[in-house]
Amino acid sequence: MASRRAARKPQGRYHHGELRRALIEKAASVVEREGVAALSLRDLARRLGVSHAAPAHHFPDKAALLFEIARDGFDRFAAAMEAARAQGTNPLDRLRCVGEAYVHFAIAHPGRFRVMFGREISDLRSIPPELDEAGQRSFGVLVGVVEAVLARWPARRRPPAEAVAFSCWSSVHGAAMLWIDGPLRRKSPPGEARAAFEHDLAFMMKLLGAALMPPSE
Amino acid sequence: MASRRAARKPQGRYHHGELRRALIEKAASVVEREGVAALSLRDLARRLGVSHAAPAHHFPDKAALLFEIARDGFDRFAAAMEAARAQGTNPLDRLRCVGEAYVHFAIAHPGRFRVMFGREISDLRSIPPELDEAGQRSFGVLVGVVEAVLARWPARRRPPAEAVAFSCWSSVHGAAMLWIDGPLRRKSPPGEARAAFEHDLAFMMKLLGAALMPPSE
DNA sequence: CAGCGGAACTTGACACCGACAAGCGCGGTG
DNA sequence: CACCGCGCTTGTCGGTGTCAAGTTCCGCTG
Repeated sequence: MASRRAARKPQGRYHHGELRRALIEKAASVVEREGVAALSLRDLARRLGVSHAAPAHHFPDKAALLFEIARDGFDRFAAAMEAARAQGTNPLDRLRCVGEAYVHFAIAHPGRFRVMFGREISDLRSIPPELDEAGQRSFGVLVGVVEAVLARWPARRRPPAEAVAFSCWSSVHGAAMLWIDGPLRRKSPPGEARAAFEHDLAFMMKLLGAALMPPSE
Repeated sequence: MASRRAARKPQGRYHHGELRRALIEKAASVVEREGVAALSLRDLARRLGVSHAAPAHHFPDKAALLFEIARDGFDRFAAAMEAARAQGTNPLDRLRCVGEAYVHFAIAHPGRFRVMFGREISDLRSIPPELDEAGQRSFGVLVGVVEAVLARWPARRRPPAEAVAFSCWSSVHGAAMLWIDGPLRRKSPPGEARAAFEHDLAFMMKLLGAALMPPSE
Protein backbone atom coordinates (compact mmCIF):
# COMPACT_ATOMS: atom_id res chain seq x y z
CA MET A 1 0.00 0.00 0.00
CA ALA A 2 2.90 2.23 -0.67
CA SER A 3 1.59 4.40 -3.45
CA ARG A 4 -2.09 4.16 -2.81
CA ARG A 5 -2.34 7.76 -3.89
CA ALA A 6 -0.80 7.00 -7.26
CA ALA A 7 -2.93 3.88 -7.63
CA ARG A 8 -6.18 5.75 -7.42
CA LYS A 9 -4.92 8.68 -9.33
CA PRO A 10 -6.62 7.87 -12.63
CA GLN A 11 -9.90 7.45 -10.76
CA GLY A 12 -11.48 10.26 -8.84
CA ARG A 13 -8.96 11.82 -6.53
CA TYR A 14 -10.30 14.50 -4.37
CA HIS A 15 -7.19 16.28 -3.42
CA HIS A 16 -6.38 19.41 -5.30
CA GLY A 17 -9.42 21.47 -6.28
CA GLU A 18 -11.59 18.60 -7.46
CA LEU A 19 -13.83 18.22 -4.45
CA ARG A 20 -15.41 21.60 -4.76
CA ARG A 21 -16.50 21.04 -8.31
CA ALA A 22 -17.56 17.48 -7.61
CA LEU A 23 -19.69 18.66 -4.72
CA ILE A 24 -21.44 21.26 -6.82
CA GLU A 25 -22.15 18.83 -9.63
CA LYS A 26 -23.39 16.06 -7.37
CA ALA A 27 -25.46 18.50 -5.36
CA ALA A 28 -27.04 19.88 -8.50
CA SER A 29 -27.92 16.42 -9.70
CA VAL A 30 -29.49 15.55 -6.36
CA VAL A 31 -31.47 18.78 -6.37
CA GLU A 32 -32.68 18.10 -9.88
CA ARG A 33 -33.64 14.50 -9.19
CA GLU A 34 -34.92 14.59 -5.61
CA GLY A 35 -35.41 18.21 -4.72
CA VAL A 36 -33.59 20.53 -2.39
CA ALA A 37 -35.15 18.98 0.70
CA ALA A 38 -33.29 15.74 -0.03
CA LEU A 39 -29.95 17.49 -0.18
CA SER A 40 -27.68 16.73 2.74
CA LEU A 41 -24.05 17.64 3.05
CA ARG A 42 -23.28 14.39 4.86
CA ASP A 43 -24.99 12.28 2.25
CA LEU A 44 -23.19 14.19 -0.44
CA ALA A 45 -19.86 13.52 1.22
CA ARG A 46 -20.80 9.87 1.59
CA ARG A 47 -21.57 9.52 -2.10
CA LEU A 48 -18.28 11.15 -3.01
CA GLY A 49 -16.32 8.95 -0.64
CA VAL A 50 -15.05 11.70 1.63
CA SER A 51 -15.64 12.39 5.28
CA HIS A 52 -18.71 14.15 6.52
CA ALA A 53 -16.85 17.36 7.30
CA ALA A 54 -15.01 17.66 4.02
CA PRO A 55 -17.65 19.87 2.38
CA ALA A 56 -17.33 22.41 5.16
CA HIS A 57 -13.82 23.11 3.98
CA HIS A 58 -15.09 24.34 0.62
CA PHE A 59 -18.37 25.92 1.64
CA PRO A 60 -18.78 27.77 4.91
CA ASP A 61 -22.43 26.93 4.85
CA LYS A 62 -25.01 24.74 3.21
CA ALA A 63 -26.48 27.95 1.84
CA ALA A 64 -23.18 28.65 0.11
CA LEU A 65 -23.48 25.39 -1.79
CA LEU A 66 -27.06 26.19 -2.73
CA PHE A 67 -25.88 29.56 -3.88
CA GLU A 68 -23.42 27.92 -6.24
CA ILE A 69 -26.20 25.79 -7.66
CA ALA A 70 -28.33 28.88 -8.16
CA ARG A 71 -25.45 30.67 -9.81
CA ASP A 72 -24.94 27.87 -12.27
CA GLY A 73 -28.68 27.66 -12.81
CA PHE A 74 -28.94 31.34 -13.65
CA ASP A 75 -26.16 30.94 -16.20
CA ARG A 76 -27.98 28.12 -17.96
CA PHE A 77 -31.21 30.03 -17.62
CA ALA A 78 -29.80 33.11 -19.28
CA ALA A 79 -28.39 30.96 -22.06
CA ALA A 80 -31.79 29.35 -22.59
CA MET A 81 -33.44 32.76 -22.75
CA GLU A 82 -30.95 34.00 -25.31
CA ALA A 83 -31.33 30.88 -27.41
CA ALA A 84 -35.09 31.25 -27.35
CA ARG A 85 -34.87 34.86 -28.43
CA ALA A 86 -32.79 33.84 -31.41
CA GLN A 87 -35.54 31.51 -32.56
CA GLY A 88 -38.21 34.16 -32.92
CA THR A 89 -38.87 35.60 -36.34
CA ASN A 90 -40.25 38.97 -35.28
CA PRO A 91 -40.53 40.98 -32.06
CA LEU A 92 -43.83 39.53 -30.96
CA ASP A 93 -42.77 36.01 -31.87
CA ARG A 94 -39.55 36.52 -29.94
CA LEU A 95 -41.54 37.49 -26.86
CA ARG A 96 -43.59 34.33 -27.21
CA CYS A 97 -40.48 32.18 -27.61
CA VAL A 98 -38.77 33.70 -24.61
CA GLY A 99 -41.85 33.39 -22.45
CA GLU A 100 -42.42 29.78 -23.30
CA ALA A 101 -38.75 29.02 -22.83
CA TYR A 102 -38.97 30.54 -19.36
CA VAL A 103 -41.75 28.19 -18.37
CA HIS A 104 -40.22 25.18 -20.06
CA PHE A 105 -36.91 25.73 -18.32
CA ALA A 106 -38.71 25.68 -15.00
CA ILE A 107 -40.56 22.51 -15.93
CA ALA A 108 -37.41 20.82 -17.17
CA HIS A 109 -35.38 21.78 -14.09
CA PRO A 110 -37.85 22.31 -11.27
CA GLY A 111 -35.35 21.65 -8.49
CA ARG A 112 -32.85 24.09 -9.83
CA PHE A 113 -35.55 26.63 -10.57
CA ARG A 114 -36.87 26.48 -7.01
CA VAL A 115 -33.39 27.05 -5.63
CA MET A 116 -32.81 29.95 -8.00
CA PHE A 117 -35.99 31.76 -7.01
CA GLY A 118 -36.27 30.36 -3.52
CA ARG A 119 -36.05 32.03 -0.18
CA GLU A 120 -32.66 30.69 0.80
CA ILE A 121 -31.08 32.60 -2.04
CA SER A 122 -33.03 35.83 -1.86
CA ASP A 123 -32.46 35.95 1.90
CA LEU A 124 -28.71 35.72 1.45
CA ARG A 125 -26.88 38.31 3.48
CA SER A 126 -24.24 39.53 1.07
CA ILE A 127 -25.63 40.92 -2.12
CA PRO A 128 -24.05 38.41 -4.50
CA PRO A 129 -22.58 40.35 -7.42
CA GLU A 130 -22.02 37.50 -9.86
CA LEU A 131 -25.44 36.01 -9.24
CA ASP A 132 -27.15 39.32 -9.71
CA GLU A 133 -25.27 39.62 -12.95
CA ALA A 134 -26.57 36.32 -14.29
CA GLY A 135 -30.05 37.22 -13.15
CA GLN A 136 -29.82 40.60 -14.80
CA ARG A 137 -28.69 38.90 -17.99
CA SER A 138 -31.89 36.84 -18.10
CA PHE A 139 -34.05 39.79 -17.21
CA GLY A 140 -32.21 41.85 -19.77
CA VAL A 141 -33.28 39.46 -22.52
CA LEU A 142 -36.87 39.91 -21.50
CA VAL A 143 -36.62 43.68 -21.30
CA GLY A 144 -34.91 43.84 -24.68
CA VAL A 145 -37.58 41.77 -26.34
CA VAL A 146 -40.30 43.84 -24.73
CA GLU A 147 -38.66 47.04 -25.91
CA ALA A 148 -38.58 45.71 -29.45
CA VAL A 149 -42.26 44.90 -29.26
CA LEU A 150 -43.04 48.37 -27.94
CA ALA A 151 -41.00 50.04 -30.64
CA ARG A 152 -43.99 49.98 -32.92
CA TRP A 153 -45.98 52.10 -30.51
CA PRO A 154 -46.13 55.84 -31.01
CA ALA A 155 -43.55 57.21 -28.60
CA ARG A 156 -46.13 59.45 -27.01
CA ARG A 157 -48.43 56.67 -25.84
CA ARG A 158 -45.80 54.02 -25.34
CA PRO A 159 -46.00 52.43 -21.89
CA PRO A 160 -42.81 52.12 -19.83
CA ALA A 161 -40.84 49.06 -20.82
CA GLU A 162 -40.00 48.01 -17.26
CA ALA A 163 -43.64 47.91 -16.26
CA VAL A 164 -44.51 45.83 -19.30
CA ALA A 165 -41.55 43.56 -18.66
CA PHE A 166 -42.72 43.14 -15.09
CA SER A 167 -46.11 42.02 -16.32
CA CYS A 168 -44.60 39.52 -18.72
CA TRP A 169 -42.20 38.26 -16.11
CA SER A 170 -44.95 37.81 -13.55
CA SER A 171 -47.11 35.95 -16.02
CA VAL A 172 -44.54 33.39 -17.06
CA HIS A 173 -43.11 33.06 -13.57
CA GLY A 174 -46.54 32.48 -12.15
CA ALA A 175 -47.38 29.90 -14.77
CA ALA A 176 -44.14 28.09 -14.05
CA MET A 177 -44.64 28.10 -10.29
CA LEU A 178 -48.25 27.03 -10.55
CA TRP A 179 -47.21 24.07 -12.60
CA ILE A 180 -44.16 22.84 -10.72
CA ASP A 181 -45.47 23.45 -7.21
CA GLY A 182 -49.07 24.37 -7.39
CA PRO A 183 -52.36 22.63 -7.71
CA LEU A 184 -52.36 22.53 -11.48
CA ARG A 185 -50.17 19.50 -11.91
CA ARG A 186 -52.40 17.05 -10.11
CA LYS A 187 -55.45 17.30 -12.29
CA SER A 188 -57.20 14.08 -13.13
CA PRO A 189 -55.09 12.46 -15.87
CA PRO A 190 -51.51 13.68 -15.77
CA GLY A 191 -50.95 13.76 -19.50
CA GLU A 192 -54.14 15.64 -20.12
CA ALA A 193 -53.27 18.16 -17.43
CA ARG A 194 -49.99 18.85 -19.14
CA ALA A 195 -51.65 19.29 -22.51
CA ALA A 196 -54.19 21.68 -21.04
CA PHE A 197 -51.38 23.60 -19.41
CA GLU A 198 -49.51 23.97 -22.67
CA HIS A 199 -52.69 25.14 -24.34
CA ASP A 200 -53.39 27.70 -21.65
CA LEU A 201 -49.80 28.85 -21.72
CA ALA A 202 -49.95 29.43 -25.46
CA PHE A 203 -53.17 31.33 -24.98
CA MET A 204 -51.60 33.48 -22.31
CA MET A 205 -48.71 34.42 -24.56
CA LYS A 206 -51.18 35.28 -27.29
CA LEU A 207 -53.19 37.41 -24.89
CA LEU A 208 -50.04 39.17 -23.82
CA GLY A 209 -49.18 39.81 -27.44
CA ALA A 210 -52.61 41.22 -28.12
CA ALA A 211 -52.31 43.58 -25.19
CA LEU A 212 -49.02 44.85 -26.58
CA MET A 213 -50.29 45.62 -30.07
CA PRO A 214 -49.97 49.30 -30.79
CA PRO A 215 -53.28 51.17 -30.64
CA SER A 216 -54.74 51.07 -34.12
CA GLU A 217 -56.19 54.56 -34.07
CA MET B 1 -50.87 19.28 45.25
CA ALA B 2 -54.10 17.43 45.45
CA SER B 3 -56.10 19.01 42.67
CA ARG B 4 -53.31 20.34 40.53
CA ARG B 5 -55.51 19.67 37.56
CA ALA B 6 -58.18 21.98 38.87
CA ALA B 7 -55.61 24.56 39.91
CA ARG B 8 -54.27 25.08 36.41
CA LYS B 9 -57.62 24.72 34.82
CA PRO B 10 -58.29 28.42 34.16
CA GLN B 11 -54.88 28.77 32.53
CA GLY B 12 -53.87 26.80 29.50
CA ARG B 13 -54.66 23.17 30.04
CA TYR B 14 -53.68 20.90 27.27
CA HIS B 15 -55.69 17.90 28.12
CA HIS B 16 -58.87 17.38 26.21
CA GLY B 17 -58.72 18.57 22.63
CA GLU B 18 -56.93 21.82 23.32
CA LEU B 19 -53.43 20.77 22.30
CA ARG B 20 -54.33 20.17 18.71
CA ARG B 21 -55.76 23.61 18.21
CA ALA B 22 -52.97 25.23 20.21
CA LEU B 23 -50.41 23.49 18.07
CA ILE B 24 -51.99 24.68 14.87
CA GLU B 25 -52.24 28.26 16.07
CA LYS B 26 -48.71 28.40 17.42
CA ALA B 27 -47.34 26.71 14.33
CA ALA B 28 -49.13 29.16 12.08
CA SER B 29 -47.74 32.10 14.02
CA VAL B 30 -44.22 30.70 13.79
CA VAL B 31 -44.62 30.12 10.08
CA GLU B 32 -45.86 33.67 9.61
CA ARG B 33 -43.12 35.23 11.67
CA GLU B 34 -40.08 33.09 10.94
CA GLY B 35 -40.96 30.97 7.97
CA VAL B 36 -41.63 27.29 7.56
CA ALA B 37 -37.94 26.41 7.82
CA ALA B 38 -37.94 27.58 11.42
CA LEU B 39 -40.86 25.33 12.34
CA SER B 40 -39.91 22.44 14.58
CA LEU B 41 -42.28 20.11 16.35
CA ARG B 42 -39.99 19.91 19.34
CA ASP B 43 -39.69 23.66 19.65
CA LEU B 44 -43.43 23.97 19.29
CA ALA B 45 -43.98 21.50 22.09
CA ARG B 46 -41.44 23.34 24.21
CA ARG B 47 -43.22 26.64 23.76
CA LEU B 48 -46.52 25.06 24.68
CA GLY B 49 -45.09 23.40 27.76
CA VAL B 50 -45.68 19.83 26.69
CA SER B 51 -43.26 17.02 25.98
CA HIS B 52 -41.48 16.69 22.68
CA ALA B 53 -43.55 13.73 21.58
CA ALA B 54 -46.94 15.20 22.39
CA PRO B 55 -47.53 16.65 18.90
CA ALA B 56 -47.08 13.21 17.36
CA HIS B 57 -50.26 12.17 19.12
CA HIS B 58 -52.30 14.69 17.17
CA PHE B 59 -50.46 14.71 13.85
CA PRO B 60 -48.95 11.58 12.37
CA ASP B 61 -46.46 13.69 10.57
CA LYS B 62 -44.98 17.15 10.39
CA ALA B 63 -46.55 17.38 6.95
CA ALA B 64 -49.96 16.82 8.54
CA LEU B 65 -49.45 19.91 10.67
CA LEU B 66 -48.37 21.91 7.65
CA PHE B 67 -51.42 20.66 5.86
CA GLU B 68 -53.63 22.05 8.59
CA ILE B 69 -51.90 25.41 8.27
CA ALA B 70 -52.46 25.37 4.53
CA ARG B 71 -56.08 24.43 5.01
CA ASP B 72 -56.66 27.34 7.34
CA GLY B 73 -54.71 29.59 5.00
CA PHE B 74 -56.87 28.66 2.03
CA ASP B 75 -59.96 29.44 4.04
CA ARG B 76 -58.70 32.91 4.86
CA PHE B 77 -57.50 33.31 1.31
CA ALA B 78 -60.89 32.48 -0.15
CA ALA B 79 -62.52 34.89 2.27
CA ALA B 80 -60.12 37.63 1.21
CA MET B 81 -60.88 36.98 -2.44
CA GLU B 82 -64.60 37.16 -1.84
CA ALA B 83 -64.27 40.34 0.16
CA ALA B 84 -62.21 41.90 -2.60
CA ARG B 85 -64.76 40.96 -5.21
CA ALA B 86 -67.45 42.68 -3.20
CA GLN B 87 -65.47 45.92 -3.30
CA GLY B 88 -65.42 46.23 -7.08
CA THR B 89 -67.94 48.47 -8.74
CA ASN B 90 -68.03 46.80 -12.15
CA PRO B 91 -66.70 43.59 -13.69
CA LEU B 92 -63.34 44.99 -14.71
CA ASP B 93 -62.89 46.77 -11.41
CA ARG B 94 -63.77 43.57 -9.59
CA LEU B 95 -61.06 41.75 -11.50
CA ARG B 96 -58.57 44.41 -10.50
CA CYS B 97 -59.63 44.24 -6.86
CA VAL B 98 -59.41 40.46 -6.73
CA GLY B 99 -56.03 40.42 -8.44
CA GLU B 100 -54.52 42.99 -6.13
CA ALA B 101 -56.03 41.25 -3.12
CA TYR B 102 -54.35 38.04 -4.26
CA VAL B 103 -50.95 39.67 -4.29
CA HIS B 104 -51.52 41.60 -1.10
CA PHE B 105 -52.58 38.49 0.75
CA ALA B 106 -49.33 36.86 -0.25
CA ILE B 107 -47.33 39.88 0.87
CA ALA B 108 -49.20 40.11 4.17
CA HIS B 109 -48.81 36.39 4.92
CA PRO B 110 -45.78 35.17 3.01
CA GLY B 111 -45.10 32.21 5.28
CA ARG B 112 -48.63 30.92 5.04
CA PHE B 113 -48.72 31.58 1.31
CA ARG B 114 -45.55 29.59 0.72
CA VAL B 115 -46.95 26.66 2.64
CA MET B 116 -50.24 26.83 0.75
CA PHE B 117 -48.60 26.76 -2.65
CA GLY B 118 -45.48 24.92 -1.65
CA ARG B 119 -44.21 21.55 -2.60
CA GLU B 120 -44.91 19.81 0.68
CA ILE B 121 -48.61 20.33 0.17
CA SER B 122 -48.89 19.65 -3.53
CA ASP B 123 -46.83 16.50 -3.10
CA LEU B 124 -49.20 15.17 -0.47
CA ARG B 125 -50.20 11.59 -1.13
CA SER B 126 -53.90 11.61 -0.37
CA ILE B 127 -55.85 14.04 -2.47
CA PRO B 128 -57.12 16.24 0.33
CA PRO B 129 -60.81 16.87 -0.27
CA GLU B 130 -61.39 19.77 2.11
CA LEU B 131 -58.26 21.59 1.00
CA ASP B 132 -59.14 21.22 -2.64
CA GLU B 133 -62.51 22.64 -1.77
CA ALA B 134 -61.06 25.78 -0.20
CA GLY B 135 -58.69 26.13 -3.14
CA GLN B 136 -61.52 25.71 -5.59
CA ARG B 137 -63.45 28.35 -3.73
CA SER B 138 -60.66 30.88 -4.28
CA PHE B 139 -60.21 29.88 -7.89
CA GLY B 140 -63.95 30.00 -8.35
CA VAL B 141 -63.98 33.66 -7.38
CA LEU B 142 -61.41 34.38 -10.04
CA VAL B 143 -63.24 32.39 -12.72
CA GLY B 144 -66.53 34.05 -11.84
CA VAL B 145 -65.07 37.52 -12.12
CA VAL B 146 -63.40 36.65 -15.40
CA GLU B 147 -66.66 35.30 -16.78
CA ALA B 148 -68.39 38.53 -15.86
CA VAL B 149 -65.72 40.51 -17.67
CA LEU B 150 -66.04 38.29 -20.73
CA ALA B 151 -69.81 38.59 -20.75
CA ARG B 152 -69.52 41.77 -22.78
CA TRP B 153 -67.77 39.94 -25.59
CA PRO B 154 -69.80 38.69 -28.52
CA ALA B 155 -70.36 35.02 -27.76
CA ARG B 156 -68.87 34.06 -31.10
CA ARG B 157 -65.41 35.50 -30.46
CA ARG B 158 -65.37 35.09 -26.69
CA PRO B 159 -62.25 33.30 -25.48
CA PRO B 160 -62.63 30.36 -23.08
CA ALA B 161 -62.99 31.59 -19.52
CA GLU B 162 -60.63 28.98 -18.03
CA ALA B 163 -57.79 30.00 -20.30
CA VAL B 164 -58.28 33.65 -19.42
CA ALA B 165 -58.55 32.78 -15.74
CA PHE B 166 -55.31 30.84 -16.03
CA SER B 167 -53.60 33.89 -17.47
CA CYS B 168 -54.87 36.13 -14.71
CA TRP B 169 -53.97 33.59 -12.07
CA SER B 170 -50.47 33.18 -13.43
CA SER B 171 -49.94 36.90 -13.53
CA VAL B 172 -50.92 37.63 -9.97
CA HIS B 173 -49.32 34.49 -8.63
CA GLY B 174 -46.09 35.30 -10.38
CA ALA B 175 -46.09 38.86 -9.12
CA ALA B 176 -46.66 37.61 -5.59
CA MET B 177 -43.91 35.01 -5.77
CA LEU B 178 -41.46 37.41 -7.34
CA TRP B 179 -42.02 39.81 -4.51
CA ILE B 180 -41.98 37.52 -1.50
CA ASP B 181 -39.20 35.21 -2.69
CA GLY B 182 -37.64 36.66 -5.74
CA PRO B 183 -35.07 39.23 -6.60
CA LEU B 184 -37.48 42.14 -6.70
CA ARG B 185 -37.62 42.79 -3.00
CA ARG B 186 -33.98 43.63 -2.55
CA LYS B 187 -33.75 46.60 -4.84
CA SER B 188 -31.72 49.53 -3.66
CA PRO B 189 -33.95 51.33 -1.15
CA PRO B 190 -36.57 49.00 0.33
CA GLY B 191 -39.40 51.51 0.46
CA GLU B 192 -38.83 52.61 -3.08
CA ALA B 193 -38.79 49.02 -4.29
CA ARG B 194 -42.15 48.44 -2.72
CA ALA B 195 -43.60 51.57 -4.29
CA ALA B 196 -42.29 50.56 -7.70
CA PHE B 197 -43.79 47.13 -7.21
CA GLU B 198 -47.20 48.53 -6.40
CA HIS B 199 -46.99 50.76 -9.44
CA ASP B 200 -46.03 47.89 -11.72
CA LEU B 201 -48.73 45.72 -10.22
CA ALA B 202 -51.36 48.35 -10.92
CA PHE B 203 -50.05 48.65 -14.44
CA MET B 204 -50.25 44.91 -14.92
CA MET B 205 -53.86 44.81 -13.82
CA LYS B 206 -54.61 47.66 -16.23
CA LEU B 207 -52.87 45.81 -19.04
CA LEU B 208 -54.87 42.72 -18.23
CA GLY B 209 -58.02 44.74 -18.29
CA ALA B 210 -57.13 46.24 -21.65
CA ALA B 211 -56.52 42.80 -23.09
CA LEU B 212 -59.96 41.72 -21.95
CA MET B 213 -61.88 44.59 -23.52
CA PRO B 214 -64.27 43.31 -26.15
CA PRO B 215 -63.10 43.93 -29.70
CA SER B 216 -64.48 47.29 -30.74
CA GLU B 217 -65.16 46.41 -34.36
C1' DC C 1 17.72 18.73 -1.35
C1' DA C 2 15.80 19.37 3.47
C1' DG C 3 12.28 20.96 5.83
C1' DC C 4 8.57 23.68 6.77
C1' DG C 5 3.99 25.85 6.20
C1' DG C 6 -0.40 25.44 4.91
C1' DA C 7 -4.09 23.45 2.32
C1' DA C 8 -7.09 19.40 2.01
C1' DC C 9 -9.13 16.08 4.50
C1' DT C 10 -10.35 13.08 8.85
C1' DT C 11 -11.99 12.14 13.36
C1' DG C 12 -14.75 13.41 17.06
C1' DA C 13 -18.15 15.91 19.43
C1' DC C 14 -22.36 18.80 20.23
C1' DA C 15 -27.00 20.32 19.78
C1' DC C 16 -30.92 19.69 17.36
C1' DC C 17 -34.39 17.37 14.70
C1' DG C 18 -38.43 13.82 13.39
C1' DA C 19 -40.04 9.46 14.36
C1' DC C 20 -40.93 5.41 17.14
C1' DA C 21 -41.83 2.41 21.43
C1' DA C 22 -43.18 1.75 25.94
C1' DG C 23 -45.05 3.47 30.17
C1' DC C 24 -47.98 6.33 33.26
C1' DG C 25 -52.21 8.82 35.08
C1' DC C 26 -56.70 9.87 35.02
C1' DG C 27 -61.59 10.04 33.56
C1' DG C 28 -65.36 7.59 31.99
C1' DT C 29 -67.79 3.04 31.30
C1' DG C 30 -68.98 -1.60 32.23
C1' DC D 1 -65.17 -1.20 41.94
C1' DA D 2 -62.31 -2.84 38.18
C1' DC D 3 -60.97 -1.92 33.81
C1' DC D 4 -59.83 0.35 29.50
C1' DG D 5 -58.28 3.77 26.52
C1' DC D 6 -57.03 8.56 25.61
C1' DG D 7 -53.60 12.11 26.28
C1' DC D 8 -49.29 12.79 27.49
C1' DT D 9 -44.31 11.59 29.15
C1' DT D 10 -39.87 9.53 29.03
C1' DG D 11 -36.43 7.29 26.49
C1' DT D 12 -34.19 6.09 22.36
C1' DC D 13 -32.68 5.81 17.48
C1' DG D 14 -30.83 7.46 13.15
C1' DG D 15 -29.90 11.58 10.85
C1' DT D 16 -28.37 16.43 10.17
C1' DG D 17 -25.36 20.96 10.19
C1' DT D 18 -21.59 22.99 12.40
C1' DC D 19 -17.50 23.56 15.10
C1' DA D 20 -12.76 22.07 17.02
C1' DA D 21 -8.72 19.54 16.82
C1' DG D 22 -5.78 16.28 14.64
C1' DT D 23 -3.50 14.15 10.38
C1' DT D 24 -1.58 13.75 5.78
C1' DC D 25 0.55 15.39 1.98
C1' DC D 26 1.80 19.04 -1.68
C1' DG D 27 4.67 22.67 -3.02
C1' DC D 28 7.52 26.34 -2.01
C1' DT D 29 11.58 28.49 0.28
C1' DG D 30 16.09 28.49 2.20
